[in-house]
Amino acid sequence: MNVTWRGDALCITGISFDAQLTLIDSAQSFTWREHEGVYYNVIGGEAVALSPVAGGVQLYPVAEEHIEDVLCYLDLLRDYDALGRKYAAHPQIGRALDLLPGLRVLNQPVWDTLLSFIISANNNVPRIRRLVWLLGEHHGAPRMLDGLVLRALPTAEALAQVPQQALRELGFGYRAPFLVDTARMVASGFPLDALRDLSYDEAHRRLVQLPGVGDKVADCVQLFSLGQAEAFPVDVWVDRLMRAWFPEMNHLKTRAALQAAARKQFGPDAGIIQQFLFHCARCGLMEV
DNA sequence: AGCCAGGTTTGGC
DNA sequence: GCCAAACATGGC
Repeated sequence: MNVTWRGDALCITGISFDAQLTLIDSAQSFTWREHEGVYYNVIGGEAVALSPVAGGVQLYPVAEEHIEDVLCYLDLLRDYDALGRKYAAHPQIGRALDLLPGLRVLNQPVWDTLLSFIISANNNVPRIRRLVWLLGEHHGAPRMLDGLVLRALPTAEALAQVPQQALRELGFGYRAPFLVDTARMVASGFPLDALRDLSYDEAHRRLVQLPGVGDKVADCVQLFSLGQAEAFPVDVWVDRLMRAWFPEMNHLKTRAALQAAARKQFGPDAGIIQQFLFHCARCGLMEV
């Protein structure tokens, strides 16, 4: 990996990173937008642009003291090739890793991830993306970049003041009270950012105390924002794929049992594997 | 019309 | 503790 400056843009090369796949198609983030080949987001209150370049990506604006944060966000410090070698002989895992070069599991802001996956419950990807976008459009702060108006997601303090009815009218349905009530808990001191320093079990136990957060949403927050890659979210797709591709687990009754078995079998990288299997199944790249 | 979507909550045993 | 039903919405 090689990190240099190209004007005010941070240029990272010598890496495998598929922006469209990682930021949009894999459905681990719902806040990135693509415009004329450039990917935009608001992270930590600041608008940022990411462009694919030969052998890597470039981002701007990036402050020098945030270089490490960028590498962490894009998960560029993890050795995905080593994972590929480890599972090269496994019929499904090896193939999934082969089919999706450049897919990485992001480390996003915790609050954005929490909102996105509360919205994701019993929902489909296009509508999740639309609802997350609506949340920013109606209740988030605007930021300018490249002549575009981008919007942050509302802070917990801002969302705590939004009437449930306003969200209902935007189409959030029964998730409206989950979002507002969770915002109230976070605004009144729930230690969201401290979860990063806790064990998987302890962080999980605390996350499921939030309204609208069950085992699956908690695992998504842990995997996609807390850097806890032993999390293994089991949704309808992973439920199906585990039973089809791991017949020895097909006798397990519940998703909780599937989750526990997968975590035991795959260990600290379980969630990374989950993401590759999930995308292959959901997009029909591998027959379920 | 009925089923499905990156589930969670609630109430009954 | 396990299980079923209810929950909003939009696409097919």
